[in-house]
Amino acid sequence: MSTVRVTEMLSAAVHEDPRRTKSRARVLAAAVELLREDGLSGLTIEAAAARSGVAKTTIYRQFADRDELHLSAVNSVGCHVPVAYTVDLVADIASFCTGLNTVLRDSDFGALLSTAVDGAERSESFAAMMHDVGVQRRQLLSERLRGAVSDGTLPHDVDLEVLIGQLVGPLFYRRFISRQATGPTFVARLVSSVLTPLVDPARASSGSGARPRSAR
Amino acid sequence: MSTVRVTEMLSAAVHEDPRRTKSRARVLAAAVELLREDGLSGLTIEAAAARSGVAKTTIYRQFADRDELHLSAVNSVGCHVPVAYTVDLVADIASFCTGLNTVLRDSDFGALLSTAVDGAERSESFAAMMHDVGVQRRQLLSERLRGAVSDGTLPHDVDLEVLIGQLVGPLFYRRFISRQATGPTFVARLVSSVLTPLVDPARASSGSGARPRSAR
DNA sequence: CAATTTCGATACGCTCCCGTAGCGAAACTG
DNA sequence: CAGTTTCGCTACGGGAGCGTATCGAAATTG
Repeated sequence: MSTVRVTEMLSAAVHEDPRRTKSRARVLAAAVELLREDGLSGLTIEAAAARSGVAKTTIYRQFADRDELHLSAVNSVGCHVPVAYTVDLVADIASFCTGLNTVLRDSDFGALLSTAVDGAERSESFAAMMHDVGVQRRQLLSERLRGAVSDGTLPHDVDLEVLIGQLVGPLFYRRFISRQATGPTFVARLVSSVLTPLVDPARASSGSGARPRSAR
Repeated sequence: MSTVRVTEMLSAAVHEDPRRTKSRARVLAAAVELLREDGLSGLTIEAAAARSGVAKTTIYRQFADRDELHLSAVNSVGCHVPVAYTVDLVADIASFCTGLNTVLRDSDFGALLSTAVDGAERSESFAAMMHDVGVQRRQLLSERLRGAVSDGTLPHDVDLEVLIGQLVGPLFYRRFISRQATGPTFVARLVSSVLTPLVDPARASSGSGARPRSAR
């Protein structure tokens, strides 16, 4: 459905004037930089013009207002976290969570997401985009987990929406809300805590060392 | 440690001039309204003055700049989610999560939190406050869970930080990041999924109906 | 009641940013 | 190569908001 919008913005229209494409790319790059450095309040049309070297007039030719530029900028930063397919489900998921965690803390995606949270609260377009990007971002993970259900690694009646929430929710929560650290230890314990009872019910019985004592 | 700041702002100093107290309260109330309605960009000193009826000059007498007003406004909205202490741990936690979920979606706290996420990214004070408020907010839940560990309801080696993350993380995530619904069904399944393997390991073995099929 | 504190109101200069207009130059298209 | 499109540049009027200064009125304190 509204995934069309995303595609539409990433790949230019069929045979667009290269000058148009190039100036847009430069403006978006500058917008991302500005958002990284000074947050939402740092993104102004004039600042983007100065930073990108593209004339203010030209920017207005492609973006209606600041919100649209903001939306496009957030949309332009990708979030690609690979998902491995080995025989070890827990290791694959742990790898994914580690990758996601890194992206949230070190990449443009993580930096711009905080500015989008604010925007989504009062803009229908933003809210829709947040939702779409989320769906897209979780797709690989979702497929991996569905595969695990198919081959019997996970119980057939597991709720994937809940499961995914348990895996990625805490990472986002600690990054943006509670602002707590999430080192490798935390990620490992999280994944283990979520998946161990599912993949090997026997281990959920007592203190087996698979569920350690405390995380930092 | 820095919890001092919170207390300091909520309760007025010893024998403060009542005029000062009253005007501050009115300004903060107006600031909360403005943040609710128009987000961070809606909060300006002049708008707060107009809305509250307090003169702009007076506002500057108590708040250094807009950021400080924003910080105080966010700080002024409480987030009190009660935690029950019955013999049924799962029910108690489910009740808490339901309450938290409601607060996130309907209260001032939920509305202002999104503006704070943005601010915390570039302000040390904001980041510290977010952390402190989080600690304070999770305290009751943490105590309840510690009690459950003490009386043997939960295994002694459970990682409370991870556990709490699994419980509240998904609620925040779906509210602010992925913008997905979290109805009563989702909350119930989440709590069940997290706690069932811990409180009653036997039930984690197969499809017992305690881990339903899909959530909306 | 007298001294102190805080208040409201007004006015001000200043900066930043908006969004539009007009132009000739440069780049692209067919 | 001729026509079209996009560009960069400059300039402009206007609004919003900042942060400060001043000053008389009102409330509080002791």
